[in-house]
Amino acid sequence: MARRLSHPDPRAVSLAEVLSALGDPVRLRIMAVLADRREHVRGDFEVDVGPSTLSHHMKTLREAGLTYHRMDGTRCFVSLREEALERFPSVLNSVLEACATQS
Amino acid sequence: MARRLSHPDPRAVSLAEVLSALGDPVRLRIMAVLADRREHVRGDFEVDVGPSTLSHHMKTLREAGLTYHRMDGTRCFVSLREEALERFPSVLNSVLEACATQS
DNA sequence: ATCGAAGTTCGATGATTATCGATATATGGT
DNA sequence: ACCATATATCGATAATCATCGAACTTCGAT
Repeated sequence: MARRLSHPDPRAVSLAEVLSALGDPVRLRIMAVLADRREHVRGDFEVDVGPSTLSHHMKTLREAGLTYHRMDGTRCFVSLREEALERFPSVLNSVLEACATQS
Repeated sequence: MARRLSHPDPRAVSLAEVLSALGDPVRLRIMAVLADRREHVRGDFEVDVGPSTLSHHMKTLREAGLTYHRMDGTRCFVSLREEALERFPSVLNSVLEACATQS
């Protein structure tokens, strides 16, 4: 398992890339869970895809600069990235609100 | 040419579908032009793709419930759909603002 | 009646994507 | 040392997508 996962500079990510990353039901569901601004582990995301597919979606969100992944032991703790919220504040906050209430 | 183009009920479109439709540079550029809330014709969208490709993107936005297409003669007038703005108000308004300023 | 212009649709193609299972790697527990 | 757990990565596959050019349709003008 990779000990350190790469986190891009959110300023290098375009709005289209962010919206594209958010435009998927599985990833929106993940974002809805992360909307409480706390760290979460894999078991918190109730999505019906296999582990490797979930990894793929997590990678997509991470590479869009939206999430921060902290490895601790064999676990991966995931949370929203503050820098991402600062990049497109109103867009991300409204999406979080929308997907948290009625995903 | 199709005389009437179908416009879906925006309430039947999910947030993921909307964000997916918006998650493309060409379509975001179109939305940036439409952000002034006025009707526009094809020539207003300065995108460097062919006519058929532009049609494809227009169709994507229309089927996401985001745009209204009015045929007049051989011309097609496109505008934002009010119902779409009512569906996800804060999301769409913030995206419009973001892409209009720094697409 | 014919022609050109505008825009959609169709068919094809290459690129991207979502998904899975298998494999790999690191960690924690015994 | 060994084994189970958690997750990432790889390889494959099927589906979706962006793009183009060609053909088609409608309309306006000559």
